[in-house]
This record gives sequence, C-alpha cells and structure tokens, in this order.
Amino acid sequence: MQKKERFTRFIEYFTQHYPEPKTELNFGNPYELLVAVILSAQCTDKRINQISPALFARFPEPESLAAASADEVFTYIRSVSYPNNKAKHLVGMANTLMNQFGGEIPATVEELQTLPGVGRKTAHVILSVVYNEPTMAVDTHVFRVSHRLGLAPLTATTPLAVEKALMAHIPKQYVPKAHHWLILHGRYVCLARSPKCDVCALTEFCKYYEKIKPGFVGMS
DNA sequence: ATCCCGAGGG
DNA sequence: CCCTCTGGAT
Repeated sequence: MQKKERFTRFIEYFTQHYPEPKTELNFGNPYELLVAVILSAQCTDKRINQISPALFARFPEPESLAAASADEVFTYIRSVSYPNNKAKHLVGMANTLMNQFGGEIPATVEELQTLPGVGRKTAHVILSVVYNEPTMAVDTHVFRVSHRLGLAPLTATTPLAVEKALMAHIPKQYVPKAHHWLILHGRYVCLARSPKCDVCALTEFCKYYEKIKPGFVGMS
C-alpha cells in the first residue's frame, strides 16, 4: 500500500471513531498543562493526574512555584519518575517564566525550549494543545505506532525524523488530532510489549501485523 | 525485565 | 552518539 493511502485510512478511521481526541492530562490553564507535561516524561498520565491536584493547589501560578524550593516541590511529586530532576526543572521553569516572559506561557518552540525541563516534545504539546498549532510532538507512543503502521520509515530512527515524516503527509488541520490519535492508539491498543492486534482495526495496513500475524488461523 | 506523552549533560 | 535520572505498574 502506498504511504499516502496509509495516512488517508489512518485519518479516516479515527475521524469516524474518535472525532474529538484530547489529552488525558488534567489541567485548568496553560500553566498547569505545562507543569503536567513536564512531569509526564517517562511516567503515565494517570499518575500525573493523581498528584497534580495537590501540586496545583499549592502552586496555582508561576509566581508561587518560582518562589518555592525544589525540596518542597519534591514532596508533591515524589511518586513520579525522576522527581529530583523534575522538581528542579519546575522551579527553574517558573523562574524563567517570571523573569523572561512576564509570567505568561510563550507561544513559540524556541521560547518554550528555553524553559528548564522543556524540550522539543513538550514545547510541541503546548503549541498543539494550547494554541492549536500544527506541530507534531513525538513521544514514545507516536514513535512506535508511526513505525508499526508504516507512517514513518524504519530509517527514521530519531523523534525528529519521525516528526518530519508525519508532518510531510498529514494535512495541517489534522496534525493536533493525529498527535492524540497516535498516543491513544499506542496507549490502549498498540501497546509496546503486547499489542492488542486482535482488537485493532488497522491491521489491514499495519506493517507490524504483517510480520507477526499467524500463517494459519487456529494454529497454536 | 520492560515500559510509561523526555530532558540535560557528557 | 552515549549516559543518567528514577517510581510505579505489569
């Protein structure tokens, strides 16, 4: 199947079955989303949602977070991955927001990436979710699912290469939705360790399934 | 043992 | 390119 048709089928399927996808991270404003996304690195969204209410209550805006100690922030995030690094990142991020951006969340990749703890992936999530800009944040799910579905070539071995492959074929108005589609598909169907190919509707054009599918129905 | 919406540093 | 940070779920 041609690559263009893969993208067409991918978009058609999710447009029909999941027309309004959105992040599963809980947040009430761009600042809270930024905090949640920084925390979400190598951690499940469910865990972030468990600890974020107390964190947001104690640090409701960049000003209070900037004035906090990393040690205190640590006590709120000790159950997420890399709590020491992330506590420092959050305090540094809030300080940069206050000192360089007047406490507002910047709206460009370049400015966002000057914030401690914010790399290309996190910056693109903010731009996509907050500003609805056509940026493709490539995380572990997007990376894996894109390869399996044949939306990115196997030669795309870095997140940036996968990002470019996707951006070259997804119409701009679908990019923010496609980001969530790839994540949700990866999280609930196309799992890293044991993908649920038996309930997947996309096996017809999946390169991964093409390799692992049984040769005969019913064989053990 | 492997994975989860990675980023910073060497 | 590599390595480290690091807790909880499966």
